[in-house]
Amino acid sequence: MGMIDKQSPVPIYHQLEEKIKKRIETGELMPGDALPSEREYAEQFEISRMTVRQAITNLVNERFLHRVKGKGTFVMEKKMEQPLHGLTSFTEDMKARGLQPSSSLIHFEIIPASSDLADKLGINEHGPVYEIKRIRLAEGIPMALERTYISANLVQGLTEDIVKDSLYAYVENVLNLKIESGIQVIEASTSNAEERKYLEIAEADPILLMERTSSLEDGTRFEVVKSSYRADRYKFMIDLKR
Amino acid sequence: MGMIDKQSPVPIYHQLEEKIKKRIETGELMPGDALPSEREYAEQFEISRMTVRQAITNLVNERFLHRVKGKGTFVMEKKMEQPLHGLTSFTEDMKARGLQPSSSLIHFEIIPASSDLADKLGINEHGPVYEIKRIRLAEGIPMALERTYISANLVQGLTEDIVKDSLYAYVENVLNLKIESGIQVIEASTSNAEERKYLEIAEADPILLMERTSSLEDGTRFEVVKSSYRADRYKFMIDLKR
DNA sequence: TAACTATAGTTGTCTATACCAGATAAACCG
DNA sequence: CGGTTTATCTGGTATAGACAACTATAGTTA
Repeated sequence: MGMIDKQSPVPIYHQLEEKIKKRIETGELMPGDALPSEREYAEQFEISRMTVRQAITNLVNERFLHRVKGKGTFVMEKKMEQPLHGLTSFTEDMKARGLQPSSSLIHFEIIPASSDLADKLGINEHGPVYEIKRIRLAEGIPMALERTYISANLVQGLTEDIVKDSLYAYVENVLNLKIESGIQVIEASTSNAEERKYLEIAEADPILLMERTSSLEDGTRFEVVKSSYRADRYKFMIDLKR
Repeated sequence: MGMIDKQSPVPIYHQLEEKIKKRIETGELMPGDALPSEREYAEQFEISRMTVRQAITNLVNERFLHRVKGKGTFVMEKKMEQPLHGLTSFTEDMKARGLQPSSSLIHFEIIPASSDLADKLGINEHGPVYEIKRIRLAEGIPMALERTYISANLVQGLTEDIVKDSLYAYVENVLNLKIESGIQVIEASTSNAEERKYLEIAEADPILLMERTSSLEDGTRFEVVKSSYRADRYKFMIDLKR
C-alpha cells in the first residue's frame, strides 16, 4: 500500500483524495462499497481524522462518495459517461468529442453596448464592446455561428490577430484572467438568413440557440456568447447537482 | 448585532452562514467588499476559527464569497437573477416562474426496457419499466409532452392514481427516496405528429427536446424523463460552475 | 418470543493550537 | 530618495481531542 508523504509540498488531504480515487478507478473499491472509516484512515496513515475528513468532503462534493451518518461513507454508483461540457470553449468541447475544431472569423469591431448587453455584462449602456462573429467548424463542417461580446474596457488591446489565434489563451496567459463560472440559456428556434447562409441549412431546419454569460473569479462579468448551433449536429449535455 | 446561539440544535457554522448571507442580501456587505478576517469572526463570536472556516467554505462553494490567499475573503460580484432551474420538477419550475402548473395523464403502462433505456437506468434489457406520458401545462396552456421511465423493480406498486396525484411526493415521502443529481441532454428538433397534436403547434415549429436521467443519493439511476417543449414558450437556464 | 437496553461503531460538530505561505506596508538602510 | 528587510496582516494545512447524534447489533429482560 502506497503511503502518504508528509514532507511533500502537495497537501496530505490531496494525496489521500488521489489515493481513494485511484482505488475506485481500478475497481478495488466498487460502487456501493463502504470505505474504511475516517478513524481507520487516520490510524493507517498516521494523520489526523480532520485531514481525512477534508479529503473525503472534497470527494463527496465531486460526487465520488456519499456519506450516511451513523453508517459510513460509500462509493457512488457508477457515473454515467461524463457530460463535462460545462464551462468549456467550443474548441475544448469538440476535442472532448473527438472532433477536430476550427473556426473562421467573419466580423470584428467595437460597438456601443445595447441596454440588454450592458445589463448582462454589468457595464454602462453604450459602453464600448467588442463584437466578434465566428463560424465554428468540426472536421471542416460548420457547426455553429457564434457571436462574442466582451467589454473593451475590461480587455484592452484586443486585435483580429489575437482572436484568430486563440482568444482564450490570450485572456488567460497574457491578461491573467480566469473564467470561473457562468449561466447559460438554451432554446430552440427557427433560423434567420444569416444562420442559413453560414450554417448551410434549409429554411425549415431548427436551430439550437445558446447564450452564455461567463464570469471571472470575483464574479465580474467577462463575456456574453450567443451561439446558433445546427440542431442536427449538436446536443448539450449538462450535469445537475443537488 | 445578533449573536450566535451555541446551545441551538442548528450548527454554529450554519448560523454564521445565514448571518453572512443576510449581510450580503441587505447590502451591508457589497460586491467586492472584504469580509472581516476569519480570526476576527472567531474572536467576535467566541467560536473557533475552524468553525468560521467551515461556514465560509460552504459560502465559497455556493459562489457567494471567494477567497484570495494572503489578502482576504471577498463578496462575489452580484449574481445574475437565479437560474436555479437545475434539478427541479416541471411543477417546481413553473412555480418558480410564477406560473400555475398542471398536467394531464395520457398514458400509463409497464413495458420491457429497450436496450438504450436499460443502459440509462442501469437495469437489464427487457426489465419492467413504467412508461408514463403526460402533458404539462402552465396556466392551462400546453408547454410540454413528457415521457417518464422508471424501473418497476425499484419503485413497486405505482398506480395511475399516484401518478395523477403527485409522483414525486409519493417517491420522496412514502418510498423515502431522494433524488440527488442527474445529467441532462438538450437538443432542438422538428416536431412529430404526437407532439403537434398535444402541443397544438404547426409542422414548421421547432421543438426543444430535453432528456434527463436522475440519480438517487447513492448514485442509483432512478428515472429517465424525455420532454418535448414548445420552443416559443420555454427556455432552459443553467448555471455553470468551475 | 417480543420488546427493551446497553454498547460499540459510524459520521457530524466544535475546540484550541500550531505552523506555512502569500500579500502588504512600515521600518530600515545605503 | 529608493531599494530592502522586517513585522504583521491574510488564508491554507494539519493536529489531537472531545462530545453529540445516528445506526446496528448483541444481550437482557418482561
